[in-house]
Amino acid sequence: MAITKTFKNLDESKQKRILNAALKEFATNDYEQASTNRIVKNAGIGKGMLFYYFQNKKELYHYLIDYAINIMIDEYFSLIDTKESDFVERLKQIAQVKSTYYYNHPDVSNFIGNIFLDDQAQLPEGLENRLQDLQIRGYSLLYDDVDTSLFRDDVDVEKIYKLIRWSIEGYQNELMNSFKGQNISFIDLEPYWEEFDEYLEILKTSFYKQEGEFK
Amino acid sequence: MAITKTFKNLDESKQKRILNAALKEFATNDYEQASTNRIVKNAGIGKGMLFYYFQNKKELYHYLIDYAINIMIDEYFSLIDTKESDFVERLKQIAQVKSTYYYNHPDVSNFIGNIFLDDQAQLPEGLENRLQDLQIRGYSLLYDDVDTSLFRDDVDVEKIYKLIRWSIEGYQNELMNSFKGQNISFIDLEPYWEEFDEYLEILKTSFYKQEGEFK
Amino acid sequence: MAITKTFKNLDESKQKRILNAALKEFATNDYEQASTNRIVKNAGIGKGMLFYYFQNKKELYHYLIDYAINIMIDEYFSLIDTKESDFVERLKQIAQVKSTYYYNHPDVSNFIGNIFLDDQAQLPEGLENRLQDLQIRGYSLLYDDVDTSLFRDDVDVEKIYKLIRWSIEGYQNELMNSFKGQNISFIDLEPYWEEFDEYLEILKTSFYKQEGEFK
Amino acid sequence: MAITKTFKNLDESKQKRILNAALKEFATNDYEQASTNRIVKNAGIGKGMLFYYFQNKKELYHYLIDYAINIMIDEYFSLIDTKESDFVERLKQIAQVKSTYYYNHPDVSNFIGNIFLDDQAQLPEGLENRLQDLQIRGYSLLYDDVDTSLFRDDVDVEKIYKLIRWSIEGYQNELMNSFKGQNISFIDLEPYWEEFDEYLEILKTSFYKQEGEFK
DNA sequence: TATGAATGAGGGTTCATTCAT
DNA sequence: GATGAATGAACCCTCATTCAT
Repeated sequence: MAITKTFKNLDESKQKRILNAALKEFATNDYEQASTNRIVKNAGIGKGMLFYYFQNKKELYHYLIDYAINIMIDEYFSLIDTKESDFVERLKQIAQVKSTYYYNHPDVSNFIGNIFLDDQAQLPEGLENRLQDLQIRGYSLLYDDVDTSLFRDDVDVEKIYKLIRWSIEGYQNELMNSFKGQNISFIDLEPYWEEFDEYLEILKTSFYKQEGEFK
Repeated sequence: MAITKTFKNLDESKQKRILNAALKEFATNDYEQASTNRIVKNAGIGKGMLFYYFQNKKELYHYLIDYAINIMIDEYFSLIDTKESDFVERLKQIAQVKSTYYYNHPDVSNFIGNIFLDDQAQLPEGLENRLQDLQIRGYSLLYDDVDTSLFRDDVDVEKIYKLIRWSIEGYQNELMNSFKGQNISFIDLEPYWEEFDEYLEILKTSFYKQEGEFK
Repeated sequence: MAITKTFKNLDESKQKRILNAALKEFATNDYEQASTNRIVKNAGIGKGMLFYYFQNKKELYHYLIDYAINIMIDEYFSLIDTKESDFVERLKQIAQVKSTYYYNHPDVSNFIGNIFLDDQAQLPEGLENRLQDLQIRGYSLLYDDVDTSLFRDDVDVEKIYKLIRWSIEGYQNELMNSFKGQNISFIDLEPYWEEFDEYLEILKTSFYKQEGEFK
Repeated sequence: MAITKTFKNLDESKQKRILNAALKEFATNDYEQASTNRIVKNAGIGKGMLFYYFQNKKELYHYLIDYAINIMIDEYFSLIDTKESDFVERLKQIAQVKSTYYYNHPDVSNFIGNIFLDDQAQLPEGLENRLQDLQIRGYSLLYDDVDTSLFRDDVDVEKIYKLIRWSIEGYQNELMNSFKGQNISFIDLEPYWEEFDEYLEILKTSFYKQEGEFK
């Protein structure tokens, strides 16, 4: 992205204004629908500047992906503690980090989600690789150094991993869905965290070896 | 929808042609990107007629939602056998019905999926209600007359319900995602059904009372 | 050009309005500079219609070339009498036909001229062929059945052809140039025809066998 | 052009850089298409300076015309030897000078050519006059001190002048046209000079008194 | 002097919607 | 009922020109 030096020379505050406007636009609409007109209006810059900085809509989009990945790494992945070897506990920790990450960067978060939905995206190889790395790194954050001896012996561990992950993602999606339209910063999340814990307990009860079994 | 009487007076075959063309368009593209030009071309009708029947793009969209809900009820929900009281087995049966439903009506299915993704949708109350009813009815098909005695005693049944559902939906989503871009009718689904069964077994093993416990 | 049926179904008068506006625009400016905005304004049609008729600027341009070639053939080439075997007389006749053709269709004439100037044109094969045919046909109108026995014996006939043609074209260009900016229909051309005749006489005197030589 | 003193105070090398960049731009594209962005990039100066030196694109264009005229005089007109009194021979000499001039300054040459093609140019009076002077001076280089006794007696000398000039220009144009797109420095011009000589011989044969006539 | 960021009008093009026929 | 021509706003993008630094 060395091409876009002009943009990187701007006030950081102005960069932020533009990136946020663009991010919100691409988070709310998909690539085609996203309007550069709205972006410049919301960013408070002249019509031509966006294309002075970014050459075209696609390059802006790619720049945003790169930018969003960086944020995701810095403020999400980096904060996950892989020393926790209890899988469910680690997922719990991840959920907490993810929650504050989402709280601080809802547009980034939604934007990243959209990238994967946009079928005919055709990203440049560099970005495609970064996204793949991201996925791989996500998996290691999830699975590396997990203590598999905690799981019950009578079922395939790999499948348990997935079932637990799908369960938790299901819970999160359902929650997000029920929040749709509301401003998340006005919601008291505490009761949901409690409920979440209850689900996690059940997962442990069901998928972990029970103490009694050791007798 | 009383406005649209004119449309309902058409040959059923012509109605179908129009609805299918529109459905495919809205299934493939989202609301803004969907082109009324393509719809009329694929439906083989004049440009003016679409707006004679439907007043505007939005009304057509709403009509389609209604239409798709009907198909979903007739060819999906109606075929689910709620006599099966074993929850996991019922989910398995539902998955099978859903699979042939998707196979027969991929456009309807994708279209319905898109509806929920389109955030700023702002549907009229009538439709919002129908969608909610649909969800409620979906839940009863899932949960009504389920034999809760099969579940282990030490955890909340309601939560088990959800965990099992999320697990299964997670599996399905991951599968669909891996099929993206391929024509599903050319895929041999058999191995996936087997894998699916294995997951179901694990769910039973983990969330059901184990025979040994009765001794 | 079968694609453009929509355009051919218009009132002939409206077609003419549009073609004339476009022709004038492309005659005055080259391809890139030519503004579709000005065309629609001068043609008195809505902004979208031009692209309803022609898909894009390039297709309009190609259509115009085809159209201009037709006019050129019908109102220029077809009117040239190749029975005249005296080369200079034939060129004189051609000049007369060309003059009324230019008088009646100045935009067509200038437009055709521009086509050959536009280097990076990259025309579709069909048009490229038509233009080549035009050139070939132009040459036969010029040279076919010319009585070469009239030319002096001591020089190459082929070269005489060219020298005479270049001479005449030179005269015409210089004339056109001196008329630049004036409306040609307000100019009395008679004296120029007389001057032209004088040049032709000189060409005959110089390039033809002289009667004395036969003695 | 008194306004542009600022420009004339620059390093001569910098002036050259700018003028050459601009010349090439205007030689390759016509006025509207020529991009000031490309000029400043190729000249290696800041965007603002171009407009500091020249006020606007049009003034730069006018300045370039003036500049190109100077080059044309210095490296074309000045090199023509008017002592040669044989008209055809003089034209031959001019053609040779013109050829090396074109070879050394193709941009200047093409640029000057474009000026006359651009219809709606509307040049300031000063330039219009210089161009006219140029033409007049060109004519004297052509016609001054020509030995008219060489021409045949039975036709108007003035008209012979023109016929010969048009013939030669016609040959040159046809040649240039056939070279279009090729890099002229890779072409072996020798055979063309020979052909040119043959044409000149014919012109002499036809328009000059023949030796036999003196007998 | 010198820079290059900023502007806004204009470029070609698409598309939902209307309306004369 | 039915057509498809017509409109105009909005789309992404370019470019000469200005101006704060």
